Amino acid sequence: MREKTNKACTISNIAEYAQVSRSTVSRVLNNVNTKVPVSAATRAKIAEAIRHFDYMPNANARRLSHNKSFIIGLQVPAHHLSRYVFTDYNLIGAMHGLEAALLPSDYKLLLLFQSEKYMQKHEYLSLLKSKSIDGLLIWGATCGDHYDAALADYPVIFLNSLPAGASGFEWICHDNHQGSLELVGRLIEAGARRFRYLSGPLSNSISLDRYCGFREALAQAQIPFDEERERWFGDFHRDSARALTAPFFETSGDLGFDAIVCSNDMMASGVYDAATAAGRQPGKDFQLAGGDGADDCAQYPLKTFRSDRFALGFRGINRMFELIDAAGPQEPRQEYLPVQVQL
Amino acid sequence: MREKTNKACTISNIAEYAQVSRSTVSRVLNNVNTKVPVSAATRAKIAEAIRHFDYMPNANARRLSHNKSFIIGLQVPAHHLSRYVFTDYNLIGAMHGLEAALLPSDYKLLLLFQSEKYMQKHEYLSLLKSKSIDGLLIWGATCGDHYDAALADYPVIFLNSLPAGASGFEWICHDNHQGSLELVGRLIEAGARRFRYLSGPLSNSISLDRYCGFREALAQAQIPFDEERERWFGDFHRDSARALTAPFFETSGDLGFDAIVCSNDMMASGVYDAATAAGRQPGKDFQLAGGDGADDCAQYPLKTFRSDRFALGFRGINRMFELIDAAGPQEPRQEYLPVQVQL
DNA sequence: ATGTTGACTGCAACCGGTTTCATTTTTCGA
DNA sequence: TCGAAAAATGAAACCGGTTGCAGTCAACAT
Repeated sequence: MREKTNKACTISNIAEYAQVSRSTVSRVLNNVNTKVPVSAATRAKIAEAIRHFDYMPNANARRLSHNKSFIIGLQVPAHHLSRYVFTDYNLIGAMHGLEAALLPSDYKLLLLFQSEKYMQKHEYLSLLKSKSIDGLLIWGATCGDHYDAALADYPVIFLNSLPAGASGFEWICHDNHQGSLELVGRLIEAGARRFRYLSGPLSNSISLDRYCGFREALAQAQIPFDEERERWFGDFHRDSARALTAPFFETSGDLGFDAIVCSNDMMASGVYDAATAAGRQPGKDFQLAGGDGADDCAQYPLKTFRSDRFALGFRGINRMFELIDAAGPQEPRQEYLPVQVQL
Repeated sequence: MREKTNKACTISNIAEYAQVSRSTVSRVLNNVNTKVPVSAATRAKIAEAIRHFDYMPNANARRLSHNKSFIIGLQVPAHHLSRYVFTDYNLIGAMHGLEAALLPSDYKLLLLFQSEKYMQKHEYLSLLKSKSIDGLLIWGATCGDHYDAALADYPVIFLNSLPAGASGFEWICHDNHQGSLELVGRLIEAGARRFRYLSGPLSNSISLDRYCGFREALAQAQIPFDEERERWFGDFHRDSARALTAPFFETSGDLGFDAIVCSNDMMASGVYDAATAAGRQPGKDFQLAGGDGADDCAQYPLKTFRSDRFALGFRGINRMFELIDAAGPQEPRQEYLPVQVQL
């Protein structure tokens, strides 16, 4: 650092230089939202003083008076930092939405990594209680996560997936159940009867919701399904899905199924690779469906339902603003964002 | 939100309940770093009061007294949010380092998106001046970015890549020049003479440094290189590199080169794909080199040099702590992290 | 001329901690 | 047993803003 030009410059310096009171300076600084008028002459004097000192109000003092930090926390699972995270196009898409919604506001985003220690110390609660953050967005909760019920007293929104017992909390998710229900319904209409299901981890509410939608579609058509034998488990990623399903195509005869539904597009694309490598043609030899509408899988001709990730982030921030601005307690709102089936 | 149990609880409540002064409560709360002792009996009374009220000190008040926010900003280019970002294993790796270094500290990470507006308003400066953040890490600067010189007055560190005129700023980068120099030196030792270079955008200091290392290695061996004809440009990604270089393998005769050096592994892997698709064998028919040591390219037998991304993040935070703690001005330190050639 | 209104501004308290300094109490050696 | 040093605590100022309330002053109607 060069010479410290950071001569502490406070509102008092400005007031003195402009020969007005601190209150008046403060009023000018916040002129936007105050009803108290300030004369043009005074405004000019203060503007000049601010220019002279190159003054910038102290954010922490402002935070104290407002009893607000103007910061929203975004908690992400630690594994989202792994190599795979970056493949979390859902998070990335949502981030675009967060960014867009935050831009015109005074708020900033604090990135919180959900480590072991962090959860044990209930740090998410501490941050809220201490007013270190004004609200918390929780991305990618899994049913193994336990959150303190006191969290419901604060502006907190679960995004995209839910922990167990989320009924008392506020959340926004894609309508995975409905998407899966519709999508599978279409497959049935198209003639599919013998299904296989490649599920993501059931600790994830997304897998669960999609699977339930799948089962409901089958039930409506009175198609039986043997969970034990006809459901397989993957990890949301392409490589493992490819490896896992390759053996099922190692036959020249009847495959034993006429449709594979996967928890997401990444896995479906893995299945696609495995099938084509074995000379089978998805869409012809059997139906292949995923979920998400992932750009990374755009080159694969998958049946899927598309979720609007940008909207999730955008809506998350704007709903957060509502919660923060709401003076009193709010009934937790739980919102499903519509998805669009794409064949 | 349910019933607000957030009855504002301050240090005064605790003091009153425990029948001590606010100063004493404050001392107990910060017992770690104070030399003033507090008797065990008093400690116990205060602990009881804290438990009774479920008290948590107000972070914003603390921020004001300390004149510190205990927040470090991390600025990332907006394009890092795009689909590609996810392939920025460098940022992800560094984030692991940031996280690890932050964990034992009091500091948190504020995520700042480098939008058009943000740069124009010099918001990075405002945040520092207003004490909204205590320091700023700038990831992925390009030479087109213009930063205010006043930035040098604050704890600011450029990470991984640099803007034009970075000499007055503090930064930490991998030693891309040296890595490239050594790597290409090895290729020459192995007999390579006719080089092609697949560069990333020159607006990125990483591309530039690596290219310079390459040229230096050639110069040392007195190998000529025709920049106009023998250098190609890509965008750091696999697909474009594959498409770009495929035509060069559309011959059954002499390729016209015996080594291709790329700005990074992702592009090298694209070249690998293009070559093998055309029946050529990298490593045998010609040498193929990249840079980074990317996990995503681990399955490709590339010659490369590996950079320690975790270390970059970890070091970045710890150096940041030094800068923040340093009372006075600091001479900007500019640090190259060693890389390791891998054949 | 006078009362009233509304525009404008300042005083002072407040937000909730931290920290310096002075004071009181205790400990302990001589 | 007494005095000095060490331990423990409290009073009050301070960090740098915001804001309710009261007061000043000019304009305007009567």
